[in-house]
Amino acid sequence: MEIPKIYSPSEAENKWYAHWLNKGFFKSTPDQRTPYTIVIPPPNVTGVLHMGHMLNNTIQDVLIRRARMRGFNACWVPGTDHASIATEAKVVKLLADQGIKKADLTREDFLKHAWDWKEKYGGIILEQLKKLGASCDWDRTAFTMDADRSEAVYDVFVDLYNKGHIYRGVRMVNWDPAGQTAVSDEEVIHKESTGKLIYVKYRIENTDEFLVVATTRPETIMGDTAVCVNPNDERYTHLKGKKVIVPVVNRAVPVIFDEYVDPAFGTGALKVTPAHDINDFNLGIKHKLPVIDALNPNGTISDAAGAYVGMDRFACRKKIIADLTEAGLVEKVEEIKNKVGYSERTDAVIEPRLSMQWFLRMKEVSKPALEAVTGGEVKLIPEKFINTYTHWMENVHDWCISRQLWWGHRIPAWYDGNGNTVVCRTKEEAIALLEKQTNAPVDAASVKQDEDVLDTWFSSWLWPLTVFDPHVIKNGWDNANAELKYYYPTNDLVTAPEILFFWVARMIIAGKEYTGVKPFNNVYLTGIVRDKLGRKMSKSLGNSPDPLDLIAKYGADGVRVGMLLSSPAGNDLLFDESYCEQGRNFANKVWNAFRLVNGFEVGDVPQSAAAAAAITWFDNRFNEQLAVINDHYDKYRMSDALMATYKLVWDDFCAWYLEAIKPDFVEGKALPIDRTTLAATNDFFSRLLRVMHPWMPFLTEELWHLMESRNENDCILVAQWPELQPCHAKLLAEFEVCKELVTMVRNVRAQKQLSPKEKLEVAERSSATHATFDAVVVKLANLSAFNYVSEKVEGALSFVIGTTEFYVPLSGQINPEEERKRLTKDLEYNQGFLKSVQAKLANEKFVANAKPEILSAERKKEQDALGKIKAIEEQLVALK
RNA sequence: GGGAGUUUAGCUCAGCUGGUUCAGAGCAUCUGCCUUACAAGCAGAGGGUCGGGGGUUCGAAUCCCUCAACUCCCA
Repeated sequence: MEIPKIYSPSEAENKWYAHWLNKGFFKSTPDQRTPYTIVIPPPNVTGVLHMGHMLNNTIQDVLIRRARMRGFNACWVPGTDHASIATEAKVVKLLADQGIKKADLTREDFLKHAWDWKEKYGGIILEQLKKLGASCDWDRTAFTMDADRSEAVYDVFVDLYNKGHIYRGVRMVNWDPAGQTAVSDEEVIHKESTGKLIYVKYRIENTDEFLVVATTRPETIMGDTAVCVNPNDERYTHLKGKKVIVPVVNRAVPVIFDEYVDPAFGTGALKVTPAHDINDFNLGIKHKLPVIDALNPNGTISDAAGAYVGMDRFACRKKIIADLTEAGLVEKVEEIKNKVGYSERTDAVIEPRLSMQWFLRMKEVSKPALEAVTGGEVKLIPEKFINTYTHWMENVHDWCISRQLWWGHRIPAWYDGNGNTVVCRTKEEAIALLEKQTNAPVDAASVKQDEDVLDTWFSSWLWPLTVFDPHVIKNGWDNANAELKYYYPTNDLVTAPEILFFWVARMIIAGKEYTGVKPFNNVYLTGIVRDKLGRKMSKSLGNSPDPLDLIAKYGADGVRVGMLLSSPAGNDLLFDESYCEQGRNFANKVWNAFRLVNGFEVGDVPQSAAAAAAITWFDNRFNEQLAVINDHYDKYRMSDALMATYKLVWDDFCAWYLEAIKPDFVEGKALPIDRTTLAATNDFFSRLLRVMHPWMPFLTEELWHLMESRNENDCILVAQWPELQPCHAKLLAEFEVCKELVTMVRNVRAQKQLSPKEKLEVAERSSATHATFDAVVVKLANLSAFNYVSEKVEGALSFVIGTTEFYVPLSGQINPEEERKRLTKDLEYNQGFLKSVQAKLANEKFVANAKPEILSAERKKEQDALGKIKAIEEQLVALK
């Protein structure tokens, strides 16, 4: 069978993924094995695969595949998130394109459209994940808004309400005028921007004097109910008890005094608009000011404002500046830099707004979650996030959980129209409860459910629980089903640090609240994928490659390797396509190594000494490196584990081992290989494929089956991770010398421009007669002879490894001047080194304070350096 | 304004409790090779004094102080 020189991945990818699915290899059910569980961070149901998902899910797949090979019952649960705002926005837009306005639809009709949309377009991302090889148990695919998951959400709301953790109240919220909903603090992105600071003149009542107030938001002037100055600000002490006239609306408002005001900012006088700023709101409460809401929910000026009614807030800002200027009420305008909040979902400028919302009191419920992390029960990787986490949890604010949307879990609260509220699952229960509460019959028609839905995170925080047991809230941990008892707590959670609070912290809270058990042992926080210039990848910048294009170009394995070559936990990944190229090249290297091994012709020939030695070495080397790789995995050093694997395969196996055992060519034909060496090589190759499999699932599966014909159930994906055997350090060190010697000889060839085909002779000046790897040296350095001599060899190139001298006789090839230079340089380096070591040893304090092993190491260094210097000096003498 | 973090070869990063020639890796670069597994390759080489300054110590990339630049979080 002719095997092409270049590996083409796409065919293998389709073939093996289908085969794995077909065989049910990704499926997991509880059994007697130890489970290893990961729940996917559910991507938005509207989402399409981007580089962040790519990184995140590759890491999860590597972890889950390795766990599977190590004999754990590996279970990776996939699913999607209903993403209230994002999905609703998408559906609204789609309907608008068809000429349908959301306002013209009933809630039921709208939801029907939304579900249609979800069925048709939702979850594309899960199909895309399959392209990268994700070995999720697809039968477990869950959705945060499917029936089971929804039940749990309602159970939690009712339960937390009954426990007194949930309340409803008027609060200043972050209002998204585009989405027309409240959003949580965490969903507000603050961006630096340049704004105008307008100095507006407020006339002091019954005088011709003015008080100048600086504001960046003149459109809220109509909502002003006071002007505030610092009581220690001497400029304004005369205003005690006075009133000023609010421009535009000509309303008289009091001048109040509060130390909150920074005298250094603007004019030291602050306009107080309790409805439109959180600080003003607090001032308003303190000074009992009235509240005038000058804005409508959609960001236009309200009737209450009494001017500019119906105008958009930003248009109004322009107009009001123009009008005030015309009226001579603007003293000056300054450019200033300030931070403006934007909605994460709609990118609209957030408006602080007073509204009636539902809140979850965080202080008490978050305590166990804080302790879980500070106490090390839940590990954050890297650890630096513990500080961030602690800081947030210690300053946690109540969570605004209501959203003014239709797509989501409708809040299970009911109102009777007379100011009575009950929280329960059904209308029937609500009526019963209301009757009990009011001690009077209740008219069913007047009982209305809350119109709002819950924040999306209010369902995803239950994810690790509800994907296994949707009824655990109702039934309690003691009565949890077998699945949850088996898989929970999950092992590793892989996610972005951006949602440490949105999601991770809240999952720990929910887990602790409802099971008393943490939801996961370890949280691996990935970095953000940025472009080469360090910019965040975004649609608007157009700097994000389509992962599927990359997979088509470099193969899924190539992209997986590329993504993980340089992505330490918690650090951002500056992505460049060249990494994928490196990944692809690696896949091709392995492919070709297979071609070589596969092409060996077997014969009844004796094993060469070089092959026998190389086998001994590589067996040890493999185990040495396997220990290193395992250790990297244990510490979640993914790129290090990958790099160690990469070097073991490319450098050790391909560059040294295979070259050492490769049969010689005689008269243009390869000699046959002996059975022992071939068997050993195949064993090594099989072990290496298994170690590579988590990174390169497709290539390794393809080669696994090309190596030998196997039963269709004998797949590498379910093969066993190689068992760690001890290795002999001394033998490995000896081989390092062998490598150095070979490199030196190759170096001689490069310098003297000798063909690699020309055989050379090497002599070692030592009392030994043989070393383990002599045959390997002869083979790899292409020597005609490797001799041991007791005297120095005249007319030969020489070099020193350790303290041993080596000679390469090269008649007529030696330039004494060049040699002298080279040796002198080497000598100087070693003399300098010796000097520093001797200085150290001459230092009494060093000898007195250093640990004994350090001291003896220094003494050995001294001896080695002396020996080496002696050898070089002799060589210099010989040159004369 | 408060808090956290980063700064090591051209690039991306390792370097654990200070001490094996500890200054490393991969990529890139340079030189020579189409050598019958692989030019998506092979062989060889060069390159940094560890952001600046100060300190502790027999000894600091590693600990402390300070300055600078950048990043993130919170207000």
